[in-house]
Amino acid sequence: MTSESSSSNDLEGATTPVGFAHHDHDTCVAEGLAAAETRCEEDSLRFTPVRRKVLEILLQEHRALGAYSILDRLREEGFGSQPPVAYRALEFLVAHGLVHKIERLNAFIACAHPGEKHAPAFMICRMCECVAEAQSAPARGALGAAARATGFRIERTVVEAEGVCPTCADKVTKEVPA
Amino acid sequence: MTSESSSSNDLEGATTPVGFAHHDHDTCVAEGLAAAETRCEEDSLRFTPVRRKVLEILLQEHRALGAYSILDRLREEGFGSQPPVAYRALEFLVAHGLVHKIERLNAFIACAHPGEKHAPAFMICRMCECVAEAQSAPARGALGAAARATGFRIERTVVEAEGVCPTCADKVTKEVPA
DNA sequence: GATGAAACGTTATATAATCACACGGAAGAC
DNA sequence: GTCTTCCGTGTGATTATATAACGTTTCATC
Repeated sequence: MTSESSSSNDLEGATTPVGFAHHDHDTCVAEGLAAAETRCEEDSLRFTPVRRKVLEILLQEHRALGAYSILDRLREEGFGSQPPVAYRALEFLVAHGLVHKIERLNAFIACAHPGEKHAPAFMICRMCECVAEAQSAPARGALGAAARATGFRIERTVVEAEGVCPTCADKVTKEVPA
Repeated sequence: MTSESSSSNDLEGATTPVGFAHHDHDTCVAEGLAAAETRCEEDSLRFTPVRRKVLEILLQEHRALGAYSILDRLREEGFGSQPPVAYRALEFLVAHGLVHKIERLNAFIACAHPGEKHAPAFMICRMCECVAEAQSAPARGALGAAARATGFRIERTVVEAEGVCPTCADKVTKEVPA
């Protein structure tokens, strides 16, 4: 599921599926790629064409894309078209914090704060499927307390909120006028 | 993945894969079933044999089981053996809060606090795959603040911590003695 | 240039989830 | 009681998501 290769989900023109707030999208793609490039040079990582393309594809959305949607686009661009091509690139990008996996959707999204150390949290709109990234500090709250109490060592956290984004909430109230 | 039908994961005898703390397991299965029964009567829900069996299967573990592992056991017990049988029962149980889905694992676990209203959080051991349920209040922390700031309406949250449970942590330190 | 490690391309396969349709039994209407 | 309707079940088929395995290429290093 997640978001099919075009069709159905054209909402407001697809150019700016928005991460809730408006922003210069072209810039944010360019910046994302530049940040990734810098990051990879610093750490002697190979930012290969496939990896770069996958990140670029993801930066063009503020929604999560399934691996097979990504794969479709790779194919269009002349890259290998078998699942492992996409999955390997995604594995690399996720491992280095440039992309996050949205477990709830079995899908992937470009990191909004590359470079910064962070425990990301996501807000997923069930209506338009857009996803916004926020910070979380799960280890500070009830979960952290439970972990300390039982002796569980937290290495990684998944925090995903599902609900309705402000844009869709507006739309709904307007659509039921009478 | 998750936990195959026996093999490989026999760890400490499989009778008590533990939810970190020791407890009387038979009792906790019986209580879980009883609680579910009560709950279904109260709400006029049909606690059918398949649904009961699936819950019982899950209560016997403190790990998350994949839908197909559950299906295998249903087959052994003479129930239908096609995926929809398991998925429909799981859908019902999840909808009514008797079972939770662990998104990280694409697997399911019996609720540890049926009846109580709760936003569950999970601690998943990457070594033994056991899962413990805790409470969370994600809307109170950084995530909640971000949601309020942007106008996102949270309806449901997924909070899952991956790490190492105390039992496995002990085991590791002991295995590297010299 | 030779060498070893990491990426890639491809085939095949495993795992997870849903669709569509037929059947049967329980609950409410009469 | 009987009819009707709805819900749950059983089954076959299909769609989605993800990984295994293997040979080849590319790159960094010597």
